[in-house]
Amino acid sequence: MDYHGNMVHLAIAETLKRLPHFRTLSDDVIAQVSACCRLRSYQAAETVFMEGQAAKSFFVVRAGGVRLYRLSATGREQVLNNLRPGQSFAEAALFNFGFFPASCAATGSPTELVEVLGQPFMELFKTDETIAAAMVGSLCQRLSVLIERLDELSTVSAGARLARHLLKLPIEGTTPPLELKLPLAKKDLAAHLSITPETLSRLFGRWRDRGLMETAGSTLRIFDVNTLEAIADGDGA
Amino acid sequence: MDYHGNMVHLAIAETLKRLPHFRTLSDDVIAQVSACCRLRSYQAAETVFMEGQAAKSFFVVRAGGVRLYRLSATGREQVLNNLRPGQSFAEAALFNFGFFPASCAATGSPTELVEVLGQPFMELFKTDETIAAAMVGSLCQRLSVLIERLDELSTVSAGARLARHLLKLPIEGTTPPLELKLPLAKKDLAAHLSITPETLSRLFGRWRDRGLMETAGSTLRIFDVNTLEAIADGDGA
DNA sequence: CGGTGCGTTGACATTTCTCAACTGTTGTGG
DNA sequence: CCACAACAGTTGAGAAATGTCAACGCACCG
Repeated sequence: MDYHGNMVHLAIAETLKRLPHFRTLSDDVIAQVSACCRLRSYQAAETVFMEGQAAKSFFVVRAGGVRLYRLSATGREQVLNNLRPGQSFAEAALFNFGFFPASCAATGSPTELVEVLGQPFMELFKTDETIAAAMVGSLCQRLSVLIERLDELSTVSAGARLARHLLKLPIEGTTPPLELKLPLAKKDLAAHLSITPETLSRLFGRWRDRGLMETAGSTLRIFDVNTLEAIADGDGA
Repeated sequence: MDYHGNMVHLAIAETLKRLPHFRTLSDDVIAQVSACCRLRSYQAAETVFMEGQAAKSFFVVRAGGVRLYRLSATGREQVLNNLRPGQSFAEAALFNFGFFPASCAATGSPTELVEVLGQPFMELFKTDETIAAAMVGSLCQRLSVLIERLDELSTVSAGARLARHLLKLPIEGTTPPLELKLPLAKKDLAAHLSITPETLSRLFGRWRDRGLMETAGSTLRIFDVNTLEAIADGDGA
């Protein structure tokens, strides 16, 4: 393998190692997987694949982003998912369907994808059982997270969802002015919780007025954890 | 293997073959997997496992049902999921965590579970690559279904969700009195769509008044598919 | 300095839920 | 076979939660 190819595959390995599916694999195996991959570049709005095409690969977003969508009978575009760096997609197409069940276009420019070629990868998959175990493990985990979020979303109020989220965050300090830093911009946090930024802001405002906490930019100081936990359990609003 | 054991393993194979994870496997492989399993019976409310226990197996519901739940710090029980026959659970515990991240209790009586023993199963998993491929495929598929539902839930109105659901159902007839049968009781359909039975009833009522459809028990006759599609696309309410 | 985008706040609209009453059906025990 | 309980489904009235639209301050960046 020439010098250039080596660099490319190192870059690919770098991306793969960050992927939940492969995070637990040894460097050696990662290198083998990298050898099954190609690096591809797209401009914004460029098509990666179309619904119905034969699926011979799956993909990992390295930079930029992609949109998965389907065209309805009436020509309307229904967006299924927007993917960002570090996420993989179309595994199901490769392992299950044999064709892409949706279309895919780049959203950012430049968008760089790692294309994991199905044929050599499946060889490796059959040979090295650690890959299969790692993928099954990571898929199961994502699945349980999603299931939890799904019924949380339909069962639990916005306030309780926010409270639960906060209580999962890493906390600094042990005595009542507990301090924590939001890892996301508030608008992204809102999106994650499936609420509007306005509602998020109002929840914080309400809790601030009640003396429950204090907000300073992206750091919160929590005075009353017990009440917050009660809210997380759906008791108060 | 004695006659009785044989019967049991046939029954187990029966259950496994219906499982999405294993649906695509050959009878031969299914039989091998069955050999890794035991059949277990529980009474309603009986505990299957507790949060934190070492996970040496995963399970498939054969009859009855189970509830997965977690106990919050305050002792409140938070239900994560209710599982019915044909569903598997705790794969993640086995493949990922090594312990159960939630507790599990039977809800029906009698509840029969197939326990897939981790140790022999993992052996098989490493030996026979078709198992790994089948599991990855089925997990990916469930994942994409869930992702779709998740953002549908936060993006799309109750009416649109119902319309989408109806349009996915098998339809009888091709010319405008399109007829379809609801496979679930209306209250279960409502739960599936994360709405209340009342809202469901009102949606049907509204559409009936608009001349869009006709309801007779669990069969619907749809007169205007175009409008229904428009509603599914979020255009009208 | 002006622009752009996040966060906040207010007023208002809307969707959906909750509670309650009523109907119709089904299944059961007398 | 009937009466009655139990439950799914429907309908109405009102309340609550959340979204929408609009305005504004404020920080950051060219």
